[in-house]
Amino acid sequence: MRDVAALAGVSLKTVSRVVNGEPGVSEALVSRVQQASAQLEFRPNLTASSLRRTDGRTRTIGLLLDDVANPFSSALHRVIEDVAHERGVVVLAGSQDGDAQRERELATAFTTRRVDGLVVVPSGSDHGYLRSEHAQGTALVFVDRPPRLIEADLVVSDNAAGAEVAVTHLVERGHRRIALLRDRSGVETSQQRRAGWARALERAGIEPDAELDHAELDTVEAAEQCAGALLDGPEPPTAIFAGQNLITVGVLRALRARDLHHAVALVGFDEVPLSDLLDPGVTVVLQDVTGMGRIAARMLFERLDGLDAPARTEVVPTHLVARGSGEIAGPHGAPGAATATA
Amino acid sequence: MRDVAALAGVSLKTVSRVVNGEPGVSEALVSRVQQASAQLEFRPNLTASSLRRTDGRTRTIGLLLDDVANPFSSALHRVIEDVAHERGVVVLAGSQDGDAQRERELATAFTTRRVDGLVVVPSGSDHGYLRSEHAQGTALVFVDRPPRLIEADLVVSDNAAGAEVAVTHLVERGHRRIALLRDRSGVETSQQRRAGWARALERAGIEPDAELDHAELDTVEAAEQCAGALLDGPEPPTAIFAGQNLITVGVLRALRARDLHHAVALVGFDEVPLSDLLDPGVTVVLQDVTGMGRIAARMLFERLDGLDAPARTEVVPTHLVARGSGEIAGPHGAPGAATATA
DNA sequence: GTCCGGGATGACAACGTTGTCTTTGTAGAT
DNA sequence: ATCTACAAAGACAACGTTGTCATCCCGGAC
Repeated sequence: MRDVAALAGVSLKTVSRVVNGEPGVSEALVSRVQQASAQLEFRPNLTASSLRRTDGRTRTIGLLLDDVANPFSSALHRVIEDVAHERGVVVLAGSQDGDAQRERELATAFTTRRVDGLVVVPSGSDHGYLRSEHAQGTALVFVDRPPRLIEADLVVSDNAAGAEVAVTHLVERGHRRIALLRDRSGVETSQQRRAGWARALERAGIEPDAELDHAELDTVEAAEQCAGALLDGPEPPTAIFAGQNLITVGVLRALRARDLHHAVALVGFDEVPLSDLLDPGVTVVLQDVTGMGRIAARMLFERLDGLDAPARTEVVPTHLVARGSGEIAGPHGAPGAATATA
Repeated sequence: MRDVAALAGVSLKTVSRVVNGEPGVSEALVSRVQQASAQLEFRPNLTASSLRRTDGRTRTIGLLLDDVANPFSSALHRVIEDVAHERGVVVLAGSQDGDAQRERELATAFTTRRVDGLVVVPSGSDHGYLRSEHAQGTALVFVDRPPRLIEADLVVSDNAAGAEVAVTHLVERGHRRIALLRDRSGVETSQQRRAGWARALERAGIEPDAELDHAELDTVEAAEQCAGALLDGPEPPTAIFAGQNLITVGVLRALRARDLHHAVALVGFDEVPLSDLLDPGVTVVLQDVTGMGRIAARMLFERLDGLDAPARTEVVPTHLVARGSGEIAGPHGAPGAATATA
């Protein structure tokens, strides 16, 4: 910038004014500065700029995901990037891998770089460490799962309701032994989806069987193995509700390996890529990931625009998409016999 | 930092030394500073630090992808993140969407924030605009496609060889009318894969038919439509080589819609999620995305570690995975009759 | 001719750090 | 007691910008 000023024969401050489009510079100087700036290929240093500016904004936000490569996370990433892009803000992304420590490391790495805001898909169980940043003005929005020990904006799917719809769908098709395969039980969504499963069963007069509730499945392999064990067991379920997309994939593999994919019903929570091309198609409860991301980004930017209100929670509806696997009939009556009593 | 210094009763510089683990501070002071720093929840400001430091490093790199949500890109992103994480470096990621202008905007947004390096999956046709940054020490690695008008490190798949293997695989199974569906012809990989297709045909004594070469397919829908038109046409191909994963998905949809998925052979380039669960499984040429990402990240960090050598190019091998769709026999002879003459 | 107002421009300090150099303090050698 | 050597600590400037305030100049009112 010094060089530009020298070449244009003006002061540093004038160059700064031109670069930032501030008024009060004569046309002659503006064009002289622009020319000098182009000639020297001058690129303003945003880190210096944000250091000096009163608002201290870096025009950068941080995004803490489960895993940038997983479809749910990367879809979220994409929407948030798009909203940010409109505002000239760029996105630092990182994968916490369900590891509370890595989550914290990344959060620290981001705040150390003075991000203006953080969108967090939390994995840990204590987010108090973000409190001081939050208090100091870093915007903060949690997505998919609520934070612990801190009050902040939140966007979630209606997990319990979605799960209840899924399981009711199976009950209505004559299933009673409906297994639940789900994520680590420490994860809020896992608990919520379990609650929806139990509620649907209870409303149908079926006692939720703890033997059919399998948690702590955090990889495709774990899910495949668990589903396999269930299917090979003495009293296999006639239907499976998979509480997360990696688990759905694991169950699919287990079913195919046993040629049971036309015999055992399956409903998954969250989209599975290409699942409409499978035979049968995979019935899933769709989350509106794009909607969630958009809302999260909006909430974040509202805070950055100065909104000062208590923490808000937005619940985004899910909906069931029937594609075949969830419509395989069970042993207890035809479709429509939903209200069969125990 | 000022507050920490005051609380610990030392100078700014001493706090700085402690924070950076520099030697030459007595144990007593180290612990006093650490305590004060913990008490005040002091977080060093990395932007100020990198502004002042001699090397000017921000410990941040930029990643320019086609689309953070697409599996190829996000897999690349993940590996690069992991390598970066080991070195305490975080990753800014952005989607250029095949748009040269957005690519440039993002690159500028990143360099303005003084990233130490850039990993670019290029879309534009002129990367000269990166030259001055590159010359000023920003590390630069291109992935998947070569840059134009600038010399820089590059990692690519052996696109032509992979395509040749794929098409030869089809020829050996008795196919002669093998359609090629590919990406925008301006994209280098698209050209390379076309070259491999043509070469395989020529080596089998088949004249590559320009009518069977369809380019400019940059969405699933475009590919599906193109494949549909071909299959519904007067002289449909007996096999299809899909030159990219989104195109493979489009072709899959077109085949299923016509119930031809057991009749027309298909080999795709690049992995398709869950393709092993389809019936038939989808035969694909696998790219070693993880390998490419790791090499790209390593090259980048070698440059950041001071390597001063001419631009290097690494070619990563691909390999064919037969899963069914590519083994559907064609009209011209049984497997093994690979050397049938024209 | 003097004064005032207001727009254009520049001088200077400051943002939160770190590099460099100086000062201080202590131990050991003479 | 004096000096040297060296480790520990601090003073100060600088990184590349922007906020604040001062200066300059010109036209118009008196």
